[in-house]
Amino acid sequence: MRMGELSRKTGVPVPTIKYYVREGLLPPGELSSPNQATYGEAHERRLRLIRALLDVGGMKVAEIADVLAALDDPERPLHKVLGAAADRLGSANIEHDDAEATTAQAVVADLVSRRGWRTHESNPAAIDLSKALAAMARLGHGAFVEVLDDYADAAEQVARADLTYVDRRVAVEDMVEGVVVGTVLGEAVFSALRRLAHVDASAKLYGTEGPPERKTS
Amino acid sequence: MRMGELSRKTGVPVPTIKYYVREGLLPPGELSSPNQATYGEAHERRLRLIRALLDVGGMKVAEIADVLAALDDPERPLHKVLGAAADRLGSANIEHDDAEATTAQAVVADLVSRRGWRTHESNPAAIDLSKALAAMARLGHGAFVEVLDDYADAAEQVARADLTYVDRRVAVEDMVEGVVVGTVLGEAVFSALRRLAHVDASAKLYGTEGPPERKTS
DNA sequence: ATCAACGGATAGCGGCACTATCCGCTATCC
DNA sequence: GGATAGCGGATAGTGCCGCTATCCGTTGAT
Repeated sequence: MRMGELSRKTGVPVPTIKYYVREGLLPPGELSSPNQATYGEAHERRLRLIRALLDVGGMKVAEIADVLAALDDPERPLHKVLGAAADRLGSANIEHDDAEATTAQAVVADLVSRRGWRTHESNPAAIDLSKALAAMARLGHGAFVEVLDDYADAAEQVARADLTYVDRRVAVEDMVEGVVVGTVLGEAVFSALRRLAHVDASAKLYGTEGPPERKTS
Repeated sequence: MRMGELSRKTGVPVPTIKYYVREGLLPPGELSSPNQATYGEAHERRLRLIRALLDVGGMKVAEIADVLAALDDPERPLHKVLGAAADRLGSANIEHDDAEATTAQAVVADLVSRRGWRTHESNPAAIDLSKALAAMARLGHGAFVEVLDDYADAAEQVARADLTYVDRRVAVEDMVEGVVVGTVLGEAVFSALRRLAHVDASAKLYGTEGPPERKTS
């Protein structure tokens, strides 16, 4: 298969494929002549993965390059790959060293120890979590921590489902890719489900007509 | 308060504040002279909200403008505001009219009716959901639908917690803003929690040393 | 023999979130 | 009352990002 056919099969324009190769997302084709290359099914699969991570997962090209490099490196342990995949919602690197930040960090530490989670507070996810909680506190929603355990329960359930799926369904040689897909696209799935459930819960709480009267400020 | 002080209090540079005013995110200050304006606490609060939605929620400036316009319009029913807030993860508008897309739409319709969710399949969230599922199917992870109900359970739990919090904690006049904050920042919170739980579940399944041997392709 | 398609390299584009500069005016300090 | 810092407002520019367009010499299909 040559580039034109690869493009037709995946719907990705030829110049874009070239761009992905340049950026290291897609390995170059195998050269049959000094300037003719052929692409196989692996390229097609990889290309679809790239587009899914980009379009559905909302990842950036550079992040995808990192993840795929980790994916292709058999030396790299799975959690490093996942780290590369998951440390993307960095919520910007804005340092707020105020009271809210300190409180939020304490809340996160407490949560982690209370649930016995085997993780460290230096985990980027923990940092993101405390940043999000601190931002809520600064907006006057510090009381949100009261429902944090409900959130954590749900997160555990999702994580369990995710791991179960990967463990049950995916062959060992594809496990790493399966985890990446599950983590990144699973987030999009859950986000959509949450919004659907939100509509439903709101309807049940306030009746089908929607929420009650508004008397905004 | 004048612009410089607003900038100092919130950490947002003055030209950026001007930019937000231009883009309609922040109402202009009240003019005391033809070219002097004063800003109040509402501006400060609004500015913090903008930064939270931008930095933590990952929303775009134009989306925030929509949401805030809806927020400021007392005529607009809450679900419209939320729609403006939630319809952002549009996962790009790429139309794949293939078998996977059709299957995914059927799966979503089935899920919605099975759970009795009071929503319609034209809901953007439902469309996003089927797009995400279709993308997974194209990547060979069509079996992911087997854990979809676990995801949906968790989503319902989160939605319930969210609504409970808003209903219990937030005064009626701030309800709309509370829902927006809960929806957008809550997503960041849950995402981080999911990643934490993922690490823990992985550790419990595969032992503390991490996942098993890799034998990638 | 012709001619579209190929790979490779380089330059450009459009969108986005700012950022820098300039303007004439004003509040404030001495 | 004169200097100076800051103000609000307008316009243009910056840097990054995900492509996209163009050009080149080569090659495979007809």
